[in-house]
Amino acid sequence: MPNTSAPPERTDTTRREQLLKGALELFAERGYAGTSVKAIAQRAGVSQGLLYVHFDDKEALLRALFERELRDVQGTLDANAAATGTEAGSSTTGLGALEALLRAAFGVVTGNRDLWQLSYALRFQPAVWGLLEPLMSVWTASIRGQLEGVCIDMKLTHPELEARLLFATIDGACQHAVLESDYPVEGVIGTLLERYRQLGAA
Amino acid sequence: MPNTSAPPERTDTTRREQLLKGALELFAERGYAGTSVKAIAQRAGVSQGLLYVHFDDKEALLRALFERELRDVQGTLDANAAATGTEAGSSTTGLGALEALLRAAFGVVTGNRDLWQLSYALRFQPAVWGLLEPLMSVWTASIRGQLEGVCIDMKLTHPELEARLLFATIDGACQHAVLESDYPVEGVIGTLLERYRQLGAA
Amino acid sequence: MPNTSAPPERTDTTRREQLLKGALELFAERGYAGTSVKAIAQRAGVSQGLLYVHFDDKEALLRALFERELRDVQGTLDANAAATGTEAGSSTTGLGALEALLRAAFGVVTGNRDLWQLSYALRFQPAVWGLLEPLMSVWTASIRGQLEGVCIDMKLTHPELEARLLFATIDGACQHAVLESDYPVEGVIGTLLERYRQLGAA
Amino acid sequence: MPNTSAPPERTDTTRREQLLKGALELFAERGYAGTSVKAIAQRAGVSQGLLYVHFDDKEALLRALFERELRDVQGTLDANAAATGTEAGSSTTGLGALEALLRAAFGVVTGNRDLWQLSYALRFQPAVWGLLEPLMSVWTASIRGQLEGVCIDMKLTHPELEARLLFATIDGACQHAVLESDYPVEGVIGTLLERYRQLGAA
DNA sequence: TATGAATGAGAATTCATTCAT
DNA sequence: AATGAATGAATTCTCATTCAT
Repeated sequence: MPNTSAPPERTDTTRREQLLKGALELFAERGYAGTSVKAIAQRAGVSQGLLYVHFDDKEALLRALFERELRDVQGTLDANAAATGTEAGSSTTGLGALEALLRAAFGVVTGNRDLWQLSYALRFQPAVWGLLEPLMSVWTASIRGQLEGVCIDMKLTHPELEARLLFATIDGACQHAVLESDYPVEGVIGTLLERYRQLGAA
Repeated sequence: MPNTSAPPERTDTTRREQLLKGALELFAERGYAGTSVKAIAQRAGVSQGLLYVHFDDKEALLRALFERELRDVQGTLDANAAATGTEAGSSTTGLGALEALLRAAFGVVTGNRDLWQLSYALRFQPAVWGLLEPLMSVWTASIRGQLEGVCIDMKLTHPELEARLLFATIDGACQHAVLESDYPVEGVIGTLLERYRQLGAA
Repeated sequence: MPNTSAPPERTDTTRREQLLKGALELFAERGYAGTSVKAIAQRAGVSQGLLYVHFDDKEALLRALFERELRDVQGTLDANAAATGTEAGSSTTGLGALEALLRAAFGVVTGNRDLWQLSYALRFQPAVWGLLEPLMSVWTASIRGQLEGVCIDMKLTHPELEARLLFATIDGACQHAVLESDYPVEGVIGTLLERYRQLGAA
Repeated sequence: MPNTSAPPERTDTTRREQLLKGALELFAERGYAGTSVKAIAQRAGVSQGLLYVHFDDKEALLRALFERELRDVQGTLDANAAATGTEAGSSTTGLGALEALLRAAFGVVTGNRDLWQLSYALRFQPAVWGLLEPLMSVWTASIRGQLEGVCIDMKLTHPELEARLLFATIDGACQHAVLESDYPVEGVIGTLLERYRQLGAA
């Protein structure tokens, strides 16, 4: 008679995941400092003690959240960079690269709203941001770099200022997309691209 | 046996103001939840108890901060709205209105960096934002309204989307200006206006 | 032209009285320790500081409350004692004295419900009762004394136990009269007297 | 860095019990509001934080005290009611039931002096009594009910008033027994019963 | 007399963390 | 891996009291 009962169902990773999930929800809702370890454990449905089995402390939990996300994101970005070829000898036009970048950014951000909401909040708190900045600067720098490439590619007069302007737009729009769940992402992308297409045409 | 040690030593700025000042600095630095009432009192150089003589609680202190700022800001915005005449029959071109709005926004935001930094952080924390949202929505709505006016004025095809795009740009750029103390505000304004000027010309 | 305006209206005593009144209400409601000086001042509609002009401290306020009441009560009791003549050579029968005593007790207690409510609560708190006990023991002793007189007068077998029993009844009934605003005082008095009248008759 | 000093040292009585015990002693001594959570923890020899592991807050501690007592008491009362049969067809005379009730009441009250002392104090503080009243009214109502039964059984003219009178006597005497440690309980019971025995005889 | 700003101590409660089991 | 009891420090807020005006 074979074993018909379900496998022991390893909760190993599950527990850790539950904790990360609960923590993220709460951090997004109340901020990092505003969230107690007790609340996280409760939301995850486990004991407080268990949290310290899986993470060194509250900060480690926060870092883990971002590390996990950035591992995923880096893949996306690399793929994007490769596909659109922002490096020299790219076959895509600047506009195409811009479009790809926009879609990547919105995709990343709306793909994990809570985390990016948290990130946007933390960005303005120097005391905590120090922890995360090293991780995040990679992603930020990558975007900035790609944007400058696009601007140069489009032969704009002040590529540095143009890149800043584009970055502000993307940053702002991504935030609005996080805050407003039915933000017209496509419409905004279209309008922005149209603006720069006219520019090339003129 | 209280009050036996401290000499009177009348400071010209009122205690209330000292508390508001200290609170703002700390909130900006460590966030609202991350700042203790004790720290605020210490920074202001007064006893913890005094805080509760002047404010009902920590939340009231936070609200007072924003009420004070918005009282000032509302004046600026009204003046701007009136001057540029976003209403029908305005004598200023859409572009002029846009320029005025940009300058007003950057002016307000860089005029009280700490507060706006705090506001940007709090915006992403629903739990706390609920306290401030009623106050802030006035200011946000005013800007959005003016932007739509500008877009209509410029006869853009999708004024609603265009306004969103502009709002994202301004929002993002203001944040960058708060974070980066030597942000090239003028350069960015110039570049943005140039972009829309070409548009009219085309 | 004579002075037609109202006289300056000395608030001297009034303020003190307001404070005593407010304090009594609150003490009765929340207990002595559970009532803050701030709450008393607020209820009286004056500043906290003023309280310390009229009273040394919170304890003094409590004492003043009882001193005032006991001054009035002592008069009542003395009058009663004199009238019914519980001293040797009294012309009133024991039963008459008992009736007078009952009426006096209920009268005193229902005449200042809040204070007696407070007193009943404090009686069971050794820590605070120490303050009041000296004042109150006079009144208690007087009643006990009169009761023993009555019992001796009625030639009961164990006057000491009988007096205790009567005291328990009166004490309990007075408390119930304080707690229950429409307590049938007259009915209870009547029933009690009837009980002892039958005793004499038997 | 918590928990580095205290050795395990398993006490046979649970920590929860220690806390209840300490709290009761202090509440009786200084009143509910007059007792600090710190003092309770100290008396129980545990940290302040532990109190909140076992009880939601100070109020919950107070309630737990009375719940525990009333669970015990209810048994006693039920047994008494059953034994003396205050229901129709009882074999015990009204006087026997009264005696049983008296002994039960004194027994309960002197069996947990501190708690009943506290209860007597709290009864006169509406603000706190609200918490306990729901629990206590059961016990009070039961006694009142039994007393009315007794009075009806004895065919007294005004059973309602007679029951009130008896209740006042018992209530008062129980209080005196709590306050005065060598109160002549037996003597008072005897005297009271004698009073009502004569009544039946007359 | 009357106020209100001011204070230091103390109130209740929560916190992040540890550890024996 | 998982719990829950336990802690000491910290948190927000209240307290009774003082004092210059």
